[in-house]
Amino acid sequence: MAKERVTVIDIARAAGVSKSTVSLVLQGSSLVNEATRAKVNAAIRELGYVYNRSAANLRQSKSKIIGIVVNDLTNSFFAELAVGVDAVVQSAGFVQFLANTGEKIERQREVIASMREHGVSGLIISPARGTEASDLTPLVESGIPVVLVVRDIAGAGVSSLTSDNHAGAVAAVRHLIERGHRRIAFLGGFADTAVFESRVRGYRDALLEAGLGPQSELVIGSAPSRAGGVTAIEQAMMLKERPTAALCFNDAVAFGVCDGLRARRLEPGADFAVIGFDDVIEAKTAVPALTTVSVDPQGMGERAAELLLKQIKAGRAEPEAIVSSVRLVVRQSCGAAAERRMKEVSS
Amino acid sequence: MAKERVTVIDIARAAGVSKSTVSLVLQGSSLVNEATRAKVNAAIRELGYVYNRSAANLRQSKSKIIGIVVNDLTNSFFAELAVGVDAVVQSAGFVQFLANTGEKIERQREVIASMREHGVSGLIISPARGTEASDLTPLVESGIPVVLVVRDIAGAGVSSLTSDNHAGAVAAVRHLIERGHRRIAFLGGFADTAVFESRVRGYRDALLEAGLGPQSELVIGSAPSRAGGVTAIEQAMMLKERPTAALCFNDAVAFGVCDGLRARRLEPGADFAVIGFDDVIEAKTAVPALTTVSVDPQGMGERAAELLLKQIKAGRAEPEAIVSSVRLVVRQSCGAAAERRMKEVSS
DNA sequence: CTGTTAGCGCATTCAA
DNA sequence: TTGAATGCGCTAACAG
Repeated sequence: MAKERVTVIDIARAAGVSKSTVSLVLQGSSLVNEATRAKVNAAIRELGYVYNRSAANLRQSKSKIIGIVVNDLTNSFFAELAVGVDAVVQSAGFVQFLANTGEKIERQREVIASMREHGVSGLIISPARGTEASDLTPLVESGIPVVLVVRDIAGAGVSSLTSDNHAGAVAAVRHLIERGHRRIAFLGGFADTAVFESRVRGYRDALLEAGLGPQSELVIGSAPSRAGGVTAIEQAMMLKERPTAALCFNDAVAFGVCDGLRARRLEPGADFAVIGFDDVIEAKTAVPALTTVSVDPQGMGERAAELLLKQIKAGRAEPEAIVSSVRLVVRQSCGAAAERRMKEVSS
Repeated sequence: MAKERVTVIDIARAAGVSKSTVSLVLQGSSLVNEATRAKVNAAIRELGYVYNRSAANLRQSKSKIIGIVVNDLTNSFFAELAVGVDAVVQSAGFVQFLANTGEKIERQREVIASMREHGVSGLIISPARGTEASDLTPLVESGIPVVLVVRDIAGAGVSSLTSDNHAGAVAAVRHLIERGHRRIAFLGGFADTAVFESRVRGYRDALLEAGLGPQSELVIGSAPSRAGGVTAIEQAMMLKERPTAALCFNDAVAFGVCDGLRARRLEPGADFAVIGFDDVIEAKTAVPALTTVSVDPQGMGERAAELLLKQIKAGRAEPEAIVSSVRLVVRQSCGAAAERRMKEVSS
């Protein structure tokens, strides 16, 4: 079965035409007689020909490959992002080359290098934590279009697409205020990240807007994890003036907050309102009675891919910074019928 | 910035050596003088040379690419599987080419074709639902090593790596019997799949082994979803002799069963034992008090990749069918500290 | 519409 | 150890 590789020349011979005719057929050119095309296609099928992209890419010094590198494929947000990218990339006739860095800068360097070696025509990157502008300089100087997603990198000089964390936090806090809450905590997250900063700023702005002052003692950082949520809510409940609601840095924290509330015999959603940014955990597994602020990962992937394709077509476009809007979704409790109604509250 | 592509010849000139010397350096050959190597590497860095894989692949008519095609990247099981594959593939000096089919046969055909065109040296496939042996015939006849994961395809003539569903079900049912349960239901899933069949068979075998007869009325199929779980448990509770425990086709069903129980004021885990095969939903978001039967996706990916690499090295190995063992994990409820103790009950 | 010719960038002989 | 020549399979001119 270890057949010799069959090439255009073989199928040309079999179909009684020349190489270039075959090549034209392969590219779907309209300059070729219908009958000839059929003969060629028959031969292709007959001999089990498979097109050799390496040769084609070499010749044309370009490929139809889009690279996407994500920092944590284990997080289904990024898996869905990749699926979104794939959808548009595919329908544009490109193929996707997906790599996972697992938050490791060194690995990120390797995969980007590998992608360049494979001649990708564009790159979508969700950078690993700690990536600096200088890490991307050689890449952008090579002229390959790049769009950053999820996390922006100042000074990198490329397009980026990020969630509007500030607007999302504002919307969430407004939502709580409308429901009558006055003491609202911000729980979880490490204060040294840009994401944390913009979420807290949105939280503060919404409070100020409602004349509720900056309730600084209610901003309680912690690890952005379920365990972190537990410690944060415990700390919040130690205050003499307890909050009645919390906006959580992410959904993992929110889950932990729910755990902590239940430990105190409080029912999340009923006795205490909990909203979390939906960063980590897939929406479909969310706990009942939890409200999340979330951006649609697939939609984000699609937009990123569209932006990238535009740049690829334009040749050399100016980088655009795009801020994707964050939607606030109120997720109702799963009832006996396991139905889940979602209502969009804010853009 | 639209520099000309720099090639080996450029860096050869810059380093004052010949093309082939550069080529040797690139491949880390030991046949080259240390000083020369340094000069070459300096020139490479200087000129920003990037290796052209297309050219190399063309020349050597082989690539260092491993393809992995999964049926649903949105499902974090498969995302983690891919991460596991990536880990070993990477350390063997290959790069991974990941594609998602979204359970669509047509798309699967396309991505496999695309991978062949790119000259992958091996393929790991989690086939889309409905894939037939004939869909893989051209691929396996081409001599490319293939290993199937998760779902096997009879008659495909390739290696495969699947969970031991039968053993998993047996272990789960034994676990329930040990805890005193006598009426145990099997809930959810469509009866026309091989996976369903082997799980139910394991369930039956374990009941027979304990002298509990084939409780056929307790096998209740449904959609393998959360909603399906709700309807299945409702149907089970209509029986005059109600079950006291259930093994669920998957975790989504198990979640639905928990929903249905709560609607009847029954506490899952306390009033009614629920075990689910952990197919769909990431373990870290599992509901408390739910016991799952799960296989480690990353470990499975690693084993698949090792198997594939072995075949690639061997040139043309006989297909092996490998049955990966399924672990039964008892997951304790998340308490106030959000701790989760896991105990391995069975292999 | 079809055939001919000439490389794309690289790895690999074979000599030197 | 290094340099010169050859061709991997394909596409892009151009000539028929």
